[in-house]
Amino acid sequence: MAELQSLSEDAYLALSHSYVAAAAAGLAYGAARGPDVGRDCCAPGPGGDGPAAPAPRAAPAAAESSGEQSGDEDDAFERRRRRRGPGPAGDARRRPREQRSLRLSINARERRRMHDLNDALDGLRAVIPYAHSPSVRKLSKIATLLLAKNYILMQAQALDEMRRLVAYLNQGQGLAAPVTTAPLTPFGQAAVYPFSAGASLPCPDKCAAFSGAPSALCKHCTEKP
DNA sequence: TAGGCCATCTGGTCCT
DNA sequence: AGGACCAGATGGCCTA
Repeated sequence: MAELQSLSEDAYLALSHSYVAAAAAGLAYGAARGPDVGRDCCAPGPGGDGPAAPAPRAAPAAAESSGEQSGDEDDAFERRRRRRGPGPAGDARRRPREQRSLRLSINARERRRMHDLNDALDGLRAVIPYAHSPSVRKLSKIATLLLAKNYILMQAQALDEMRRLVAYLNQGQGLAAPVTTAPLTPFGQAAVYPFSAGASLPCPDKCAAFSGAPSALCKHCTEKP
């Protein structure tokens, strides 16, 4: 059991360290972009259906269709419409101005939704133990989710081991074990911990074994095939 | 220069 | 009808 525990920790640490190592090599990325580049400048105002200012990174695209109602952007909007061909029947029913206004409103809502999603991801990054540092590139979205999943599984495993230890100690004192003997099954899942499966496998297989996504993080692994 | 990551736009679908 | 959610497309920035 202790072996399993150490394997799980190793796997988790390997995952986070390999990512950090990769990130440290390219710290300019995080430094240049920052965690929230483009957020303040393009967030719509309160109650804002109004068009957002163009974000620095996606300036051309954002300016093209979500920016102010300049003539250039209207032209861009029309170009985009022409490129996509005739719209659905719903488009034909609306007047162009009204249609454009509705589109901008929908775009702003979607932007807000994605910002909320990113805020939640930032919150998740904040509680995942990995090297939080201004000089280290922040975790990608997929890495954040996979790391969080593995961290949860690792914690569940640690808790399970702790319960077994308590039960063992209680037995030693002649007490009935107050702990359930059922294996811990977080969120109703089977008590299968992915860390052990790939402990002796080469990198791609090991990454696949404990991440469930063979290609998502393997590129960050130090054991390149 | 290719590939990774990201933000944004957009149309479709489902729900209230 | 309007909002939330989703997935595809597009284009920019960055790194190896």
